[in-house]
Amino acid sequence: MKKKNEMVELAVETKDGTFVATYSEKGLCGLEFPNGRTRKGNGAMPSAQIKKWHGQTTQALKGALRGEVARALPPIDLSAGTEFQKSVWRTLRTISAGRTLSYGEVAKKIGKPRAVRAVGGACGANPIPVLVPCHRVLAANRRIGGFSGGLDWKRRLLEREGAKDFTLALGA
DNA sequence: ATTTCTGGCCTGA
DNA sequence: TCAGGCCAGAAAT
Repeated sequence: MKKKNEMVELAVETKDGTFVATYSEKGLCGLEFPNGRTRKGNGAMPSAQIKKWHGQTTQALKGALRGEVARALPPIDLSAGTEFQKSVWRTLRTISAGRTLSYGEVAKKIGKPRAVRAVGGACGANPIPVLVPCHRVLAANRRIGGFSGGLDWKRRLLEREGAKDFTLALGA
């Protein structure tokens, strides 16, 4: 932990539930899937800057849940991760909607073809699911692999994006 | 085809 | 240092 930056949490209402976006002074730095507990917006007063970002996040998230490509994204603050993780996350952001890569391919793209498992770890540590498309990374052979936020989410997101080239490796 | 085990690499404790 | 993870590939069933 570095310093106690003024993190601001704001709710994002969607048809799929209430997400919680977290902002630092650099931009969006976290996003949580709906998990029942409706944590209300803390007392902190969001600056005009953050409100603007939140508007973009809200629009982008809703669009993503419908399988659309976001037009505008707020700046994303990935400074919380290690260099390795940041390089992985950067790579994830280059994957366009509806397309998928395998953990092995991501590993190769960042110059560490053997670090496939570490890539998995970085994906799991991704603070901003959906907008940083960790769900577009599949295991080899197009199997769906795992997902911290719940496999159902990963599957749903991929289906809505129209990514048909993956296997539900869970019985099918 | 599916299960098991081994290799390899990054984290957090 | 050590265990473990959203894996991959080979070997064994």
